[in-house]
Amino acid sequence: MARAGLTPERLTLAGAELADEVGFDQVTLSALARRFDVKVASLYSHLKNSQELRTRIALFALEELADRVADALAGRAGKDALAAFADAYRDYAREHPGRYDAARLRLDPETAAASAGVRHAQMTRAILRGYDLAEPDQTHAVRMLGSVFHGYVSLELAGGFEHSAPDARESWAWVVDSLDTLLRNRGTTP
Amino acid sequence: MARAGLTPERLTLAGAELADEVGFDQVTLSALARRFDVKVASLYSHLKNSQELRTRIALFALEELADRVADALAGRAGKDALAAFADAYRDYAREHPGRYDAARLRLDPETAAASAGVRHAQMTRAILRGYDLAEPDQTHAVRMLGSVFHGYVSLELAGGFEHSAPDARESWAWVVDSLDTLLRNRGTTP
DNA sequence: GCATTTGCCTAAAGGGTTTAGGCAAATGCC
DNA sequence: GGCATTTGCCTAAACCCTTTAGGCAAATGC
Repeated sequence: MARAGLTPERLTLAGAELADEVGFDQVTLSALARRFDVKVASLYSHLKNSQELRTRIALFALEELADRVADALAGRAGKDALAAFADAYRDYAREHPGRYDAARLRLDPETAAASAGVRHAQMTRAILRGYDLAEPDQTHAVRMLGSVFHGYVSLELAGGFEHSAPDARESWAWVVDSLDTLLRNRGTTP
Repeated sequence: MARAGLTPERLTLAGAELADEVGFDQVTLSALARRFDVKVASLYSHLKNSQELRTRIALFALEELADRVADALAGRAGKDALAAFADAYRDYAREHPGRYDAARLRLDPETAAASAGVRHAQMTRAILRGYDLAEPDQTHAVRMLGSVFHGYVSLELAGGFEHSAPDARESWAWVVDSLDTLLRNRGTTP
């Protein structure tokens, strides 16, 4: 029989696409095998188990999102950078809801330490350089930004803002503006 | 054979407890049947299917959380109310991580409209009365509060702040303080 | 006390995960 | 090019979760 040319990378990418189509929690080895027109057991030559697939999709999404954010941040600073970061985040979640979900998968500490999650934290701190915060305020601010962005995007994806005015985009702009003001007030620069 | 005395309510409560113990996504009819020492098929006399169980647990958690928040808010206003709301939210999620997850389950519009989710929105708006915001700012603020609280709690539960200083509780206080300042500045009162 | 309803049962089918063992295609070596 | 080894996909089978169908016995109602 002809070989299908499976690799962990191809399976991961297909899994990410599947996640966007049917939801991250519906990504199964069975569905993936169907997509490649292959028997389920064949996937076990390339993946230890279904958990490894999920982890790989999560790492892939973190990487892809970090790349996008890095791109969006290039050459920007201050509020401009904050808004670019926020938009890159929100846009990714809207374009790739399944991958976004995957990026929120809880990873074990070692895996997380080796993931692009580290770059995310670095980029968040880079934005805060424009606001001149001393520790521990800077850490508090990193956590707050992460919370707001993640919280907003996840509520929006869950449909929480769907059937009410104003538009979710307007509230997003208001939130970003508010965070900018807040961070400027918290800064040590007079 | 003796009857086990199953009811939708008892199954829902046991499901909520199970969620806190093993995670909401691990709540299965099989596990629930084992807990009652009953065959799985017997549960179908009380629940349409496993989705109904999940929905019932979600509604139960929303109700329970709303009760707690209402309790915490009684007799408070302004920053005091904001902090009480925030703490009630965070404490519930830490005490009942599985139920908290359940409360985030996406409900269909009619179910959501009849759920305690409505009370949550009302209470959030009640807090904002202390800050005197005009529309559409008030709606933006409702969304921002929901985002921050949900985002922070979900990142904390996911272990995001675990292996770093300062303590997650300190950042929480900082965030609540920041939100208070922010809302006061956005208010129309001079 | 008897008929009806209700609650839990067995049985079975369908789908996802995972392991064991086999055959054929690809690869490497002379 | 021919042969041995490795690799990739296969079949088979076990286990778990969900859901439906049909049966019997306990509880309920008159």
